[in-house]
Amino acid sequence: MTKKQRYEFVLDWFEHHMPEAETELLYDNAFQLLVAVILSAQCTDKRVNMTTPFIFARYPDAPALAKATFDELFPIIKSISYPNNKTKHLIGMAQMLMERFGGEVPHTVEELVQLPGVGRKTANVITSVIDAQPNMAVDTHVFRVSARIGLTTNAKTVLQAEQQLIKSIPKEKIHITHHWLILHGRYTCVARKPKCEICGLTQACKYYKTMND
DNA sequence: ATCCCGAGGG
DNA sequence: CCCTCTGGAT
Repeated sequence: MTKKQRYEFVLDWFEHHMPEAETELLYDNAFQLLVAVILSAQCTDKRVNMTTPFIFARYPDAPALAKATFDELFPIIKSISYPNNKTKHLIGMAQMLMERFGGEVPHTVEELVQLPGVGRKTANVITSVIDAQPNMAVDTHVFRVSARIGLTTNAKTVLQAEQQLIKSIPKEKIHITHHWLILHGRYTCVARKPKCEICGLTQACKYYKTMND
C-alpha cells in the first residue's frame, strides 16, 4: 500500500466515522488565537476557554498585554498547566510583538517561532487557521497516530513527520486531516492502550499488524 | 496514581 | 538529546 493509497483509505474512514469536535479554542482574532494556543499546552481547550475571556477583557491586544506585569497576569492563569512559564511567555510574546512586528501577529512560521512560548507546532496552528496556509501542526497525537497508521515512515522528529505529512496529503485536506488525527489520537488511538477494537483503520495500520502477528 | 493537543534550556 | 515546568481530569 503506497502512502497515497494509505492516506485515501484513512481519509475515507475519517470522513464517515469521525464525530464533529466538541470543544475548540475560542477566539475572535489572531492575537486571541495566539494567546489561546500558547496556553493550551498540556491543558484542555475547555479549561483554556474558561480563562481566556478574563485575559482578553483586561488585555485585548498586544500593546495592553505587553504592559502587563507578572503578578497581575499570573493569578488569572494559575489553574492552567505551567502557569509560571505561560505567564512569562505571554508577556514576552506581546512585548516582542510590539518591538519587532508593529504590535501585529506575524503571518509566517519563521517569524512566529521567534516569539517566546511559540514553537513550531503553535506557529503552524496560527498560520493554518488564520491564513489557511497548508501547514501541519504536529503535536503528540498527530505524531503518534501518523506513525502507527503509516502516514509517516521512521520519522524521528516532529519536523520529519511534518514534512512527510505535507508531502502525502493534498493541500486542501491538510487542515481537516490534522483535526481528524488529533481526535482519533485523543479518543481512539490513545498512547497507552489504543482501542483497536473500535478502529476501522486496523487493516492498514502498521501498529495493529505488529501487535497481532 | 497517572496521564496529558509543547517549549525552552542545559 | 534529555530534562523541567505544572494543574486538572480520570
